[in-house]
Amino acid sequence: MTKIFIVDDHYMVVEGIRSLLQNTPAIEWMGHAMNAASCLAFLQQQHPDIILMDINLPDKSGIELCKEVHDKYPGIFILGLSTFNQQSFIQKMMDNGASGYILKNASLDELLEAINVVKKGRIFLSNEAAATLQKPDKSTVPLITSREKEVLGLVAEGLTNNEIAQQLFISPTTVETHRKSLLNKFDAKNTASLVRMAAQMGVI
Amino acid sequence: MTKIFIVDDHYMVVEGIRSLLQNTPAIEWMGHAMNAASCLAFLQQQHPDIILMDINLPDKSGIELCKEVHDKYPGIFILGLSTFNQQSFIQKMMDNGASGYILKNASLDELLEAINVVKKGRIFLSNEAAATLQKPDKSTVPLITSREKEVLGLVAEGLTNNEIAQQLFISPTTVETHRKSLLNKFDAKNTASLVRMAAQMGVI
DNA sequence: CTGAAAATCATGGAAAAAGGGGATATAGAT
DNA sequence: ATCTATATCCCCTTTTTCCATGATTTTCAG
Repeated sequence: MTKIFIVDDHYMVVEGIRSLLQNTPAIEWMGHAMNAASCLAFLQQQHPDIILMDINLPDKSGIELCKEVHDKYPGIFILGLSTFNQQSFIQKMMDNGASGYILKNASLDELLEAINVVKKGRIFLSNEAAATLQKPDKSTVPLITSREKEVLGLVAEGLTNNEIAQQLFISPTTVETHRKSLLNKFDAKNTASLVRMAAQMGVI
Repeated sequence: MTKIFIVDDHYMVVEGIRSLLQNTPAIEWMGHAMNAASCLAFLQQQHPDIILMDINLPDKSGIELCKEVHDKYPGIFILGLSTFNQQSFIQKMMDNGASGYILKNASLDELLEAINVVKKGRIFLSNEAAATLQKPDKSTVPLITSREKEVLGLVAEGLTNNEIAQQLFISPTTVETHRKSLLNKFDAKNTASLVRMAAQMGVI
C-alpha cells in the first residue's frame, strides 16, 4: 500500500489523477493541497509515501516547496509534475531532492511505473523528460532571479534605468547589469525583443 | 443531452474532465483527441455539440485549430481550455470563433456552467479570463495602419530602424516616423512600454 | 476632383541603451 | 575552506532611440 498525496492548483489534474488511481488497490489516496502552505500544514499531521508536486503553485514555486519538504521530511519521495517539458525546471526539481519527474500527459501505466520506481528510492524520469535533460533547451522561459524579474517588470512599464534605480534605491549601473543579464538569459537582441518574449511567455 | 468532445494532449486533464463529467446525466462523452489531426479526422465522422480545446497541441496551435473547426463546422461550439491566463491567447481564441475560455483549475460547477452557457450560443469566460480581458479594454487599443503594424512587428522582433528600413525598402527616417506615431497612438513612453502594451493587447 | 489620411523623406541634437571591460560583498551549498 | 550565484557598483565607447520641426508623394473615399 502506497500513500499518495498531490499538490496542484489545477483542479482537473487533481481529479484526473484521483480518477486514475482510485481503481488501483495498492494505492491509498490521502488527498490533495492546492498550494504550498496547505501542503506543509498537511504534512505536520500525516506523512504520505509519495507526493506528486506541481511546479507552478500560487504561493510559491514547486521548486522551493520541493526543497523544503525534502529537507524536513527526507522519507517522503517527491515526484515532480508539470505540463512543461522544460530542461531548467526539471533540473532544478531534481537538484532540490525530487525523485522523478513526469508530465501531465503521462499515461496511467507511466504514472504507476513512476510511483513504483520512486517508492523503492530510485529515480524515475519520463521518456520525454529524460530526453529533454539530455539536450540543451531552446525557446523556453529562462530562470531569472527575483531581482531581475523586478527590473524586467519596470523596464516593460517603460521606466528608464535611472527611474528604475530611483525606485529600487540602487545605482543605475546596477540596473544596467541586471538588464544585461536579462538580455543574455533571454538571448534577446535588445529591450524590444526582451519585452516581447517576456510578455509572450507570460513572465510579465 | 450535450455531446462533448475534448482535444488535449495532457492525458491527465482529459481523464480529469471525463471523471468530472461522467456522473452528469445531461452530458454525453464522445471521446477525445490528443492532437489537431485526429480531432479533424473525428469530426468527419461525428459532430459533438461542444469541443473543449486546449491551446497547446503537439501538431498545431489550438488557435489555428479553433479557426479551422469553426469555419468548417459552424454549429459546433468551442470552449478554449488552458493553464495559461494570458490575454493575447484568450483574445486570439475568441477572435477565431471560440465561444468561451476556461482555465484548467476550474471547478466542476464552473465547467458545467460554461457548457450550459455555450450550448445556448452565448459566450462564457471564466472569472479570471474575463478579468484578464477587461484590463486592456478593447476600446483602448489604438487604430494603427497596416504599415505601422508591420513596423511594430519588426520592432518587437528586435530589429533596429536601419534593419527595418532595409527589410521594407524604405528610408530609416520613415521607419522612425512610423515609430513615433506608434508611440503617440499607444501613448507609450518608449519602445519597451510600446511592445508590452502591444503584446498584452494581442496586437503582436 | 479634392481633401484627408497614409506613407514617404530629412536634419540636428539630446537621451538612453548596448557592448565590453572590470570589481566587491554576501549568502548558501559542498 | 571554496565554489557558486546573486546583487551591488564603476567607466568608456558606440549604437540606437527619442524629440522637434519640417516637407512631399501616394492612395482612397466622398
